[in-house]
Amino acid sequence: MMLIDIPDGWPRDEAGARAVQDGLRGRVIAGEPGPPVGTGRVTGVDVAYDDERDLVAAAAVTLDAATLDVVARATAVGRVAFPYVPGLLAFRELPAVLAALEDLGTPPGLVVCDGYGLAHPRRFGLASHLGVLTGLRTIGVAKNPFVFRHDDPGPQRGATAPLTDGDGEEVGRALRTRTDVKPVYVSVGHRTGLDAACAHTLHLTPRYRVPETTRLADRLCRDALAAAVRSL
DNA sequence: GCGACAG
DNA sequence: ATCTTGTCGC
Repeated sequence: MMLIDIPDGWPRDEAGARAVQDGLRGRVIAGEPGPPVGTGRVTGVDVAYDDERDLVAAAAVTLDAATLDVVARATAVGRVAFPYVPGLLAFRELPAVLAALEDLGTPPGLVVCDGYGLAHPRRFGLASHLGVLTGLRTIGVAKNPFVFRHDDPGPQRGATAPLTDGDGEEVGRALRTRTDVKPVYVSVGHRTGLDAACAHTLHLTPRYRVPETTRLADRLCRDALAAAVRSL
């Protein structure tokens, strides 16, 4: 099996990683409306780990946004490129994700990431990082609030509450995707706006809390990791 | 200095 | 993320 390489110049310590974030964050474009919900394509990306064997597997799954049918999928397996450090998740996940996206062989459309975009201590979470590196439209949909706070959005599907930073600025939104279920945490990655990011997220959650894109990518990268371990 | 902290 | 049994509910 072919293991992907860690990119040249990839940071090897926390200081180097933060310097990369500070150098790239100015390139984020927020506020573009982007294509209407339910048109074009949406791609989910996710990553699974086997730290014991130093392996990482990423998956990218592209859906027709109107039908949510799978139209393309790809995986990539490599060595873990960075330890997990809160605020530096992108350096752990992106090398494998980039390889999986390239292997799709077809334009991804809006990329839905498992994590944050602008809702990040330095306004440069993994969704924004991926967007800047690829030029793709990206959003972040996280399952936990990370360092941010929010009021109760209310129990109904579609209800929202601002995710705010220390200065009261809205960096993302807690979005209830299923009635009476814990919300997800949506933020802009690149070349999109927060309203559009939430609208797309709702469209991708007709049945479960987490977007279909993320669920499919999660299953696929777990399978890819298991297959990689099996072939050792 | 200590605790919290996406995946 | 990942380690893990049973259990409650649709």
